[in-house]
Amino acid sequence: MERSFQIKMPKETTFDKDFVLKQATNLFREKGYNATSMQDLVEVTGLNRSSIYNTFESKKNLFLECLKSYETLYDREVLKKLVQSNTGLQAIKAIFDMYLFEMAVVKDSRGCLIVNCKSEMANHDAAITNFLSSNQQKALELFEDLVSQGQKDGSINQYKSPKEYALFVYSSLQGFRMTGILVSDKLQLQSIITTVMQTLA
Amino acid sequence: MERSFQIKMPKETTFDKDFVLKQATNLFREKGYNATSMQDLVEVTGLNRSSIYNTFESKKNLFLECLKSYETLYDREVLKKLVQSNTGLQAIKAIFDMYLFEMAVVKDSRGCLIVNCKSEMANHDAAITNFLSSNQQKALELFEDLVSQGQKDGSINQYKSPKEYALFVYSSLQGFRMTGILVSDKLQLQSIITTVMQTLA
DNA sequence: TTTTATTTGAAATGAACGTTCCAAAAGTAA
DNA sequence: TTACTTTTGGAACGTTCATTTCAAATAAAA
Repeated sequence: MERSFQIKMPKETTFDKDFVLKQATNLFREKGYNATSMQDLVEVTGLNRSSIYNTFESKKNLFLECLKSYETLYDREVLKKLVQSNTGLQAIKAIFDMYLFEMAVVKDSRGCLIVNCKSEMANHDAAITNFLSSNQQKALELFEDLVSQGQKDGSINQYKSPKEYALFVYSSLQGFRMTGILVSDKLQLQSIITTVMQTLA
Repeated sequence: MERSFQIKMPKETTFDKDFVLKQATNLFREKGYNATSMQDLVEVTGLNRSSIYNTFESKKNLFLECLKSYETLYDREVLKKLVQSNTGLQAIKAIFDMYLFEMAVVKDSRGCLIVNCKSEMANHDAAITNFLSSNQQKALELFEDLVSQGQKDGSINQYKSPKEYALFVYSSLQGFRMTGILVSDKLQLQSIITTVMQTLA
């Protein structure tokens, strides 16, 4: 039996990449991209510098992976809410309520990693801007579908088109996330949600 | 005539402090606080490092002064809009339209210095957080007054209290400023404004 | 003109930055 | 065990950071 290459398996990585991403994401959410140093990341992940560079190439790439996994995590949560919702309006409210829980119950005042990233880095780095644009487009498409469905099932009014309401909801959600950085009072935050819902109902 | 101190006047500063603040503000808006270096500030202001430290104490203090002058600048603009408005609702719309102009006509996609600062630095530095809290309180008070007036003059509905609508407007405005970072299409941005107004009307 | 107080220019400071390097350690297959 | 390939630890890289230092320049008052 001839073999061109004798492949011998190397030492395998032992750390949990998901755990590392989770720890890094937490730090990036708290301090933002620029204020987080590689030393911070070494300490919070428990990995050696070499291992981080071996696995993620660069700080910016690690950040991008954090953004992607963060997006995926919330996508999955949103999906759960959707299947539990009976109307388009309920689905949209469930998404806001999900963030309300984080802000008012978990008392997480770090805002949204993606919104914060947009504020800090949009229109500076190409890869980041691509991620942000694609994330925005996906959000708008989701909201457009939900508004469309809501207008069919009667839970959302017909004053504006699904596209227009989708942008309004998207904009409102960003404002909601920003507001949660300095306001953690549940009643106040709930009031914002009901006002947005009142607009659509 | 006896004098305890013989006061001899020193060399006076020649640069225009307002110009320096304007240039620094522009840079901070574009790059954020952490990504702006002292070297960048030296280059954009034309001042020597020593002069900057002499005048502003530190980078953080210069940034705080930029925040304050930025706040004052927009306060003055808002005041102009208020005297031109006949109703509470019109006044609120005029404020949104002011930002719309910046985003869609001037094509400024850098977002709001204060919103960006909140995203980047809230709950990290005491002086910054104080500024942000006070700015938020002032904004909420202004919107509460305008909603109150609008409910009196009939331009704003009575479904919610001035306090509740004020928070909604404040949250919406932050979302609007965030949205403007990646959306500069005038019609789309206008649609967000009309939807917010539709809620209040 | 001299005195005085301040600004200014330019270099220097030490710490921290992201990244690289390389020998040692380690795991797998032969 | 040996051969091989990758990970790992830790030091080192050169750069940039915010800030300091200090002598020279400057302008107003005496």
